[in-house]
Amino acid sequence: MTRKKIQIKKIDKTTARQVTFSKRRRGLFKKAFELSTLCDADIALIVFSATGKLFEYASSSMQQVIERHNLHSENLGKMGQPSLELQLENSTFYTMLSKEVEEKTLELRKIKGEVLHGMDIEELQKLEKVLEVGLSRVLETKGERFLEEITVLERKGAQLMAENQRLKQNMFSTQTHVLEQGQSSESISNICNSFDPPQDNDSSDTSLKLGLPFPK
Amino acid sequence: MTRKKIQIKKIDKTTARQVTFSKRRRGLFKKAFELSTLCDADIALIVFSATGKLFEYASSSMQQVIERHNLHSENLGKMGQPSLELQLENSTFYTMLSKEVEEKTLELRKIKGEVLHGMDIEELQKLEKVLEVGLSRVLETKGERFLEEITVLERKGAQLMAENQRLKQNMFSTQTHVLEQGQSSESISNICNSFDPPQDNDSSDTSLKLGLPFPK
DNA sequence: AGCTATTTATAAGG
DNA sequence: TCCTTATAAATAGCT
Repeated sequence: MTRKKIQIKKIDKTTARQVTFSKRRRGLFKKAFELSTLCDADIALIVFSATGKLFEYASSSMQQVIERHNLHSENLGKMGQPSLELQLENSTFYTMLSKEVEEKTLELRKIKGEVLHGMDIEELQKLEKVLEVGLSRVLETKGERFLEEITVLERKGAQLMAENQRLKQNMFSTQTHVLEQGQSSESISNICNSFDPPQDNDSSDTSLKLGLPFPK
Repeated sequence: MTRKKIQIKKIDKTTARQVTFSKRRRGLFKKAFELSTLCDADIALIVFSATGKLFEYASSSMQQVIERHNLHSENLGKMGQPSLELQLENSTFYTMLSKEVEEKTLELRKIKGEVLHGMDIEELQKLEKVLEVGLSRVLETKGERFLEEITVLERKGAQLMAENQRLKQNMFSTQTHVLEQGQSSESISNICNSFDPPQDNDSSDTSLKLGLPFPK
């Protein structure tokens, strides 16, 4: 409908289908709202995505609209044998859900390469594409996690460094105080060095060079 | 929205409201149909006009969508109480199956790299492993398919080659026969060559060099 | 998640 | 309700 006119049939590419679903779903709900507002209509809209997620809109209340709809459908109102009817409905749903589980299980097994026997080259190439896309996304995300990890470690390192500085300052004050009490400076220096080797405390470069636990 | 932009509020003029209702209702139903078709969504749309007239659309069946909606709403509590136990069993079963569907859907989405945000490095590396294994198996199987395809083509080629040999033999017999009837050999040769260019029929190398339809 | 060239939807009027 | 037309909205294909 825009850069190019499209055919109204199922969109093959998963990602494109999801994008279109998001966009058009929003559009549809907006239109439903506008119609109910402009024309004082009572509207209920229920949308299940291909992944089973529920989206709904009702101008009044969903139950109200559904019940009103059931009235128009007339027959369902009396239920001479409600439990039987209910059970039939339920078994339909069991079937649906079970089928859904079955389908998803098969798809997973295909993706994991466990049941590739019946597949032709075209199917295999689609699968390959899915796997490549998935893998690249996982690798990308993993990279992000590593970076986050590194950032956290660097921050901690900087904090520790600052802490060390403060401790050394305190140590120095203590040392000075003790010296004033007439003790040898050498023994004090040795104690100090056993915690922290000699370095220039004056440097403004307090960033920590870590032995990073992960490759960058 | 066209000759002039309008505010989304109830249209006062009755006739204008009815006209707009007709037009927009059609548009809304069309959009609902398109969404369900393009994105494989399950949709139910119920519209009551201000005058109480019912219009409805469902991509599958209205009752099915409404029931599915009720499941999601988890308001299974109403309906008479013919068999409380049964209902409990049912809802437990629903819950189990639904949870299974949900889990598998999530796993699929993770594998496809669609929902990686909450995952830590360890999870990501497991996922990476699964993807790598799946991908290598798919590639392996694809290789097998290509080989099969090639084998089939080579066999067909060999058959065709043999057929050609036989035809040429027949042709030669005919030619000989005709020659014996006193006709020119030149014209016959030309006919023969139009089907098959000159070559040494004596060669034992009858394997076919195919222009393969797929990259190796 | 944005952008924009196009396609659609549709308000106003007949 | 249908047609036409000018214009507002929606959105497909990209990035």
